[in-house]
Amino acid sequence: MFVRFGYVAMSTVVSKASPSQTMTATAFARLEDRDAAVRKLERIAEQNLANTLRLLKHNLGHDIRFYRFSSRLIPLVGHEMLAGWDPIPRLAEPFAAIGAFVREHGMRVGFHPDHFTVLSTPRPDVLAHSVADLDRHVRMLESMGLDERAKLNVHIGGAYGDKTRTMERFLRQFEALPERIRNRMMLENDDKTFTAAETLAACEALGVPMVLDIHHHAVNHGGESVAELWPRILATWEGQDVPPKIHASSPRSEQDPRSHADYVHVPDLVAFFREIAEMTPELDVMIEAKMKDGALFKLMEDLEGVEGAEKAGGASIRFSVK
DNA sequence: ACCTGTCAAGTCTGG
DNA sequence: CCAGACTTGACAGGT
Repeated sequence: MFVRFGYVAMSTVVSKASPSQTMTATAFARLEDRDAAVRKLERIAEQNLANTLRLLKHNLGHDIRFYRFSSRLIPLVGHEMLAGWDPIPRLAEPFAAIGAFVREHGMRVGFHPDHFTVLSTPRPDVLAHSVADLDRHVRMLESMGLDERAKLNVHIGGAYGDKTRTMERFLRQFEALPERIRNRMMLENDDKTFTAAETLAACEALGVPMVLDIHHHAVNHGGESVAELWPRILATWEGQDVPPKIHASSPRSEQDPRSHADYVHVPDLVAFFREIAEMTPELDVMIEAKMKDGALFKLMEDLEGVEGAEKAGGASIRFSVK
């Protein structure tokens, strides 16, 4: 099994390279010259995109070819105060530069819209905001010139006291998404509400790939093991031009098992690899640790000497079970 | 330079 | 029914 590792949005290694700089809504509202205030937002967005490209170059330098973009590249976009503002065409050049770099170096990228994007919601206003947010994310990928291998990952959402009815509503609302959005969607099990088995059922019903989060599964499951779900999870990736991907993180502590630790606990990850390696030719693993790329680098060190793991580049390994 | 409190969002819980 | 917790990285304002 060939395993490629990636990380999320920001670097703890490269300083002054945040791709998520912002302005608070109150600070925006305080500015008297609205045009100047909007231009300031666009300048912040340009810096975020410039930092994103810097991080991609940093990634290339370390042979990291799997990366999740920040979902806060454009400050305050979608806020009521900025209705009618369409910054994506104005940022066409930096978006295109990012896309060109990604294509040139064969990188895998995507977004994970914030958990305020909720397709299971019963509230029409929340649904409309959510669909608009997904649309903006897809437009950014389109502006980068990236095809449908670049995807969005979301959770199913809240349960609202009735999982069965909520799931029906989720499926209905998901199916109403425009095709260009639906074709880029992936669904991920969450740590409180919809388990891996439930999320998998939704993925199968919708024909959407499933992102398994092994930490979420550990703290929220219905007794199923990952090993028994994995063949079906793999099947949701058939016909996609990208390998299956998972999220990996470790609990902060026994008292606080849901929070993400600074680094990834290697034995748990390796135990998972052992269970799935023989049926999985390729796997992309998104590291979700507080130390971001710093945790990825430490993981690569910690994997040295692990039985079955053989380094295959700066941020990838070949893993086999004896 | 550093520290503490605040900010955004939607959902859920406690009162 | 409403206030607060949850989560996250960064702003904002103080020293």
